[in-house]
Amino acid sequence: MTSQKIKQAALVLFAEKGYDATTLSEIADKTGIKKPSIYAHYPGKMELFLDIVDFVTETYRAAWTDALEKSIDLAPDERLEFIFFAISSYYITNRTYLSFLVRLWLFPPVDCEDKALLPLQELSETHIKNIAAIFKQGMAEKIFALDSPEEMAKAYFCLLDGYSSRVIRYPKFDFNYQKAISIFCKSMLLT
Amino acid sequence: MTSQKIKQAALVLFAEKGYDATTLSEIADKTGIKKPSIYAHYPGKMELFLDIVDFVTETYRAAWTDALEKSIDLAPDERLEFIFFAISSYYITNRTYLSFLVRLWLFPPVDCEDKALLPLQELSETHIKNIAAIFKQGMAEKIFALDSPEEMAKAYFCLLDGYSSRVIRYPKFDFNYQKAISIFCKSMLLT
DNA sequence: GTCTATATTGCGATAGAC
DNA sequence: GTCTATCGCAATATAGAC
Repeated sequence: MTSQKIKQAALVLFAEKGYDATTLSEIADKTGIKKPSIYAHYPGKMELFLDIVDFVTETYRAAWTDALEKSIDLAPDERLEFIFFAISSYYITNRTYLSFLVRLWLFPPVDCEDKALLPLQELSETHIKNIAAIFKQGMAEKIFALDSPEEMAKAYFCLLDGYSSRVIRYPKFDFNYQKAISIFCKSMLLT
Repeated sequence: MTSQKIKQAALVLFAEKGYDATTLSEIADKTGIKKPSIYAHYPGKMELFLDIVDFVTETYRAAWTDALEKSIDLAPDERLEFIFFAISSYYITNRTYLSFLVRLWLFPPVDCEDKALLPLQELSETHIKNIAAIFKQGMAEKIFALDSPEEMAKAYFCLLDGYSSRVIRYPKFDFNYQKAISIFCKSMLLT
């Protein structure tokens, strides 16, 4: 399907250069067609972009759903580590998706800010509630020291966001930043 | 000085919309002059941008120099916390600079990537060496558990980068993410 | 669905009067 | 140094043949 090839080509370019710096000519070249042919598949550049937003957001949603399901029987501390490893693995193995998502998250195109960002914001809120619930459970089970679960969840995402930034910035990333989450998780344990 | 007013106007627009989406017309409007007048002060859009890169990078360098100097007599654990607070304060009180810097750091304009990024990369390497040295000192003084100072420094920056991302994304940021660094620092202490 | 040709707009940059 | 007027170009998007 040509529309899929267009989408893949555009995704890479949007991730690398951003929405504004990517032209339809480049997308057409990378796809192996001529520029006007794109309009047979998408109404315009923005619609193509928003289609990719949906697609990439879904892969991210799926990674989270998978991580939450697979870790459901683990103890809270182990579960937090498992999820961090799972999501950071998603980042490392899908660098193009990661760049696209972080670009969208921090610096969305000005003329579609609300539209493109809404599903990602909802996703983010769900994740923070899920992580807060795990912290809460850990505190109830007296595995973690008592604290605000919401604050702890935000600190958790602080670390995860930093991880994603460094994956983007350092191509020869050595992945040992995962040490950070180990320290973080262990430090909350009541010993 | 008109060139300073141009620079300030352009800085805000580049930070909010990015290099590609910002036009010289907008910069001129915001400055209160007409578009061609910009060329009396700067050779072109890119030169204006690179001038701002230098300016903002210098404010960031100054914030780090200040934080390092003021904390020189503190114990390693307290010093790491002090520096984190100092730099995160710089982020919070200079959100425009922060957006500009993070945008440049993660997604530089494609046609000036090396030129614009080099000073920031050098700065980043210096900072990581400085932080690693503090970790090393803490280990030598048997305040911290033995570990790789470089790895610990990277984990430290992981947290700091995540902090900056969240300052950008959440305007009503409640600042309690600083809890993260407290946990992080305390967890390394030999108790 | 794909193409060539073209319309149309807005960009960065320049010329030249004041 | 600032302006009006304009150039040259590249961008999104459209028309219409095949």
